[in-house]
Amino acid sequence: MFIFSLTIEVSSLYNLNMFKSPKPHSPREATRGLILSTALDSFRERGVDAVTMREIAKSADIALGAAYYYFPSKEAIVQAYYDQVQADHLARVSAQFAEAKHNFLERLKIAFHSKLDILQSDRKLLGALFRYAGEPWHPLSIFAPATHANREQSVAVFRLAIGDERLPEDVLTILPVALWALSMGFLLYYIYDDSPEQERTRRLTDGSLEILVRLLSLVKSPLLKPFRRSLFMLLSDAGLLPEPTSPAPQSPQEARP
Amino acid sequence: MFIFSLTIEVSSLYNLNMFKSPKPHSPREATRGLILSTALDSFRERGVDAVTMREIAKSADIALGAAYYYFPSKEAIVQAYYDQVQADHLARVSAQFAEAKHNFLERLKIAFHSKLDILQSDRKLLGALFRYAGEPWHPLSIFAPATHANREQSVAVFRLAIGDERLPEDVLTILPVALWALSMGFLLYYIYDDSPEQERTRRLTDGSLEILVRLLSLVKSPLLKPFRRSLFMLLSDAGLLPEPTSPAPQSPQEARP
DNA sequence: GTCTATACTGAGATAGAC
DNA sequence: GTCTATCTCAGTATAGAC
Repeated sequence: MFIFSLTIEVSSLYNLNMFKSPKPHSPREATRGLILSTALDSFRERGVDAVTMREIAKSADIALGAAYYYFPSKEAIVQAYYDQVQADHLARVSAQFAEAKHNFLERLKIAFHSKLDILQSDRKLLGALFRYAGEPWHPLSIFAPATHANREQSVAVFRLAIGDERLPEDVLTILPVALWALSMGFLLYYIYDDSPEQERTRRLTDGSLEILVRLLSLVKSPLLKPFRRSLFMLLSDAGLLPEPTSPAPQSPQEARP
Repeated sequence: MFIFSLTIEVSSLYNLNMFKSPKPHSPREATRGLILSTALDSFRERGVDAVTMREIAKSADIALGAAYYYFPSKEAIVQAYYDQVQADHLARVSAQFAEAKHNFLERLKIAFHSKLDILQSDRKLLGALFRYAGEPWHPLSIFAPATHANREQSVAVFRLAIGDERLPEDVLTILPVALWALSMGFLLYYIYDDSPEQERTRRLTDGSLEILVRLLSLVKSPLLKPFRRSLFMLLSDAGLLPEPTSPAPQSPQEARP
């Protein structure tokens, strides 16, 4: 329905740089970056809603029109911030994976915790991310087709963490998206977490991943097998899985809004 | 953290009428009701965002200020609608349970489907509900303390569906809130579901509940027991469970924002 | 194509008169 | 409780500089 084509696309055009800015040092990107960074400073200090576009323009020493020239709306600035976060996330995780060998659980923890690290002092900014989650037609909805590329970038990190872990085909199909969804849930919890340094979210993350890995090791047990089968049938019918039979990019569901 | 006191409160003051309007026939309630119903008509027709407060006031033949006298914001109207939905939900479910005896799975299906029934033609209105989910300080956040009573009302329906089903204590503790969370997930799916009559959401609901009930019947199996234990420790540490040791209403966590 | 300056529109929300 | 007038701010428009 709205997520199912993730696997198909990443397998065909897996490109870690596809979200980086095309020309980071052109004057265009400089102005854009200036607007973005000054806006983020204000957002962090006073929250997204309390900051007006006019203030952002003033702080960046440009005219209001210039700000709108680069960002069609204030929310678009937040979205740009999140694109940046995702690029950073992928970079950090790749770097850590290249540095040393890790087992599955460690890789998952790295993937989840590094995202929390990046967002640690920006929890105020995360609220805006979820704002349009329930509005399929909105260009900034985290589930909408419009943000598909974005979501794909986010899921790619979890694919990296799974690596070539030996798991049944059906599990491998759903796991990356499931991990993405899980991380979204943790982010929500993170926003509300007022424990010191958000240690509660850290513990919740670790504990959940430990249970998950233990569960995955049992996935072939005869007790769980029938559940696995029904669950995958269910998710497949719901359109939450990529089509396993036709791995071509032009799957018919792709056309739907 | 933000949900844990649900069980405590409902057990002490279980009152199905606590969300109904105090005086349904006073002139005050009449005006309020008029604003609400004309606003909802417009919302259904054109979506929440496309309808202005001025239009609502005009349709209800009152001044803009009067509309704001009854509802502090446009979102508050949506919230009032949702309160209405929840009262209706509870009423429908109670009625069906009183009418005939049902087994556990049937009761769960009634609880979930009747909510979908109520919202069938109002899926456009649901988006606004999730809008502030990521903003703890917002009065309309579905997770925030400010909407605690609201959430409690919603969870009460699932408590009713569980009834006196024989289940382990720890499962009974978490299940109502877990079902509420699950239903929220289904609502999100529902919003995006463009299948005819949203039959996909119906099938997803049925299938999930069937799997859930099967899983719950296995919950004491030696294979799952250790998972259950770690999971409940984890959720308890995360503050997602009511305090099992001190069932008094003045639990210390209640004081947090 | 990048940016400034200024003005305008529409809508959410509020103040204060009655 | 209700109304009118007003405020603020996001976003658009326009005309032009370079």
